Amino acid sequence: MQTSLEAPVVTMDDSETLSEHVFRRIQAAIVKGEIAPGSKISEPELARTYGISRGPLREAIHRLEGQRLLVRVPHVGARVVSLSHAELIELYEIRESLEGMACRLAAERMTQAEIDELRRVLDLHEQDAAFKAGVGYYQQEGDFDFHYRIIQGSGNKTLAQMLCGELYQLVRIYRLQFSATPNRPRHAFNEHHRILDAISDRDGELAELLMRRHIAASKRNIERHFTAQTGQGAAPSTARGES
Amino acid sequence: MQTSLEAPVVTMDDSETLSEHVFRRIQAAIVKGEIAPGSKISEPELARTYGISRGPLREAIHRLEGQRLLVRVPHVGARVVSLSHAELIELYEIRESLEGMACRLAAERMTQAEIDELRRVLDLHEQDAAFKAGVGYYQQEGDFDFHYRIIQGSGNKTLAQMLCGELYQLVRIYRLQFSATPNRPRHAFNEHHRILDAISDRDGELAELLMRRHIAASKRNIERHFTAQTGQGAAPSTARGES
DNA sequence: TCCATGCGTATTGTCGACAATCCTTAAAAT
DNA sequence: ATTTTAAGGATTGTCGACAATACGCATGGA
Repeated sequence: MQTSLEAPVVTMDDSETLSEHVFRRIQAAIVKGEIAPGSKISEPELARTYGISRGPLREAIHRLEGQRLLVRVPHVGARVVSLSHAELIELYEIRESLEGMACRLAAERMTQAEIDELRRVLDLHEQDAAFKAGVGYYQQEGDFDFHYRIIQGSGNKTLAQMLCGELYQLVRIYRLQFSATPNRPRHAFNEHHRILDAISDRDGELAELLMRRHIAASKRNIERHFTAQTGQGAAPSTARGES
Repeated sequence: MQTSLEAPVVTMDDSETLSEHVFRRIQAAIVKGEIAPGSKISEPELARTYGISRGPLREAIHRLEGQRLLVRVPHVGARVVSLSHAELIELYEIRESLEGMACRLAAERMTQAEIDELRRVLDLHEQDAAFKAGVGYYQQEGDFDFHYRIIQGSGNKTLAQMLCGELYQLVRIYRLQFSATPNRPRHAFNEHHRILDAISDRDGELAELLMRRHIAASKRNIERHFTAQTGQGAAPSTARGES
């Protein structure tokens, strides 16, 4: 197993298509926030940056568009997707439904070895996060790792592709925006542990319920952060890139 | 409203990008089954067919790849996606979860006018399908129309994009394969009516339950068709295109 | 007879150049 | 002074040509 969150960096396997390469490079750049949501994609600039022609670059852009990470308007250009507050909440509602199901399936189908490893991962993250003095974890990669493994454990490959390969990348773009809620990390830890216990007991029904509540709590956390930030309404990223 | 299933044909709005145009053309061709699942996409051939250069065509192909309608392997080419039996079932499990949620939301949020129109649509389909002597409907566009409207009525735009813009196209590819199960159309009608009643009563919980059962029944129908067809295992489309 | 090797062809990947469209800036008219 | 219009520059869309890789076939050997 050992689905590490990411290969060391974006590595250039030789005899890999340039288009494929820049696709993953840009994808990573967007998800990591190196390219701000809503900012414009300049073809000549990116072509120079990656040292390639515009051909493969455009192919990568179109592929990203198909994945909904870019929004393109003809004859104008492509922009990094910028989710509105409502859309981000919608995303969490979808996660609630889908990951709840994944969690139920995982409780039924994960091997004992996978469960043991998941527990080890959780302990590891707990120690690691203790360093970071309570801040972090929940918004950081560690949280995703936990969810990743459960999704993979569901055995539903189509579901895994949808959640990990598309929805999560959209969510990850905004993970930095909602940092440091006082008690949320500890709560998240507890919730994770209870979910794991339910899985360990092979109690799919409970596992689903707990996962749904866990994500609903995350959703409420974001909602709270947001209403506190900007009174009410408006998009989470008022930053329009380089506008 | 009036979200017709499809614009008359694939129309070429002038001053629309060629890439965009062939994208929709190919998309429609795949969904309609004009290009068989698993068959290879020949760039020169398609370029000649649509009378364009390979540039825009490749961009369209990459966009289709991002939507998971094509599977590309570097230096070899692209093939139309070919879902295995397991993957098709997985798709239905996902639909069960997602459309269940959509149905609950629709029961809570649809306007009375939308509900009335939905009922009219259902009646219309029923009469129309009566012509076709029991066969059809459930596997046909009519079924999708009903589900479309409920999904749109959920008010969750992200969910609507996911279901209508991606999952449904995958499902539609295979809608022809499972034709004419004796009583399934009538059952589907009844289920649709009961779902509509629940929505009309604003009973979200019941609406979700009924929708989940409705899709689960479809899933079982497909499973049954499949095991009857090929004993057990193997992919639904053994047809490998022009291999 | 079957498998390995090499060649030729066809397809895919990449590039640079040209055409079409849009945005910005500046001038001119009301 | 403000709005409208026009020109310039820049960016996107499209094309044809070249390079690199993979597939099919024939030939030679075991």
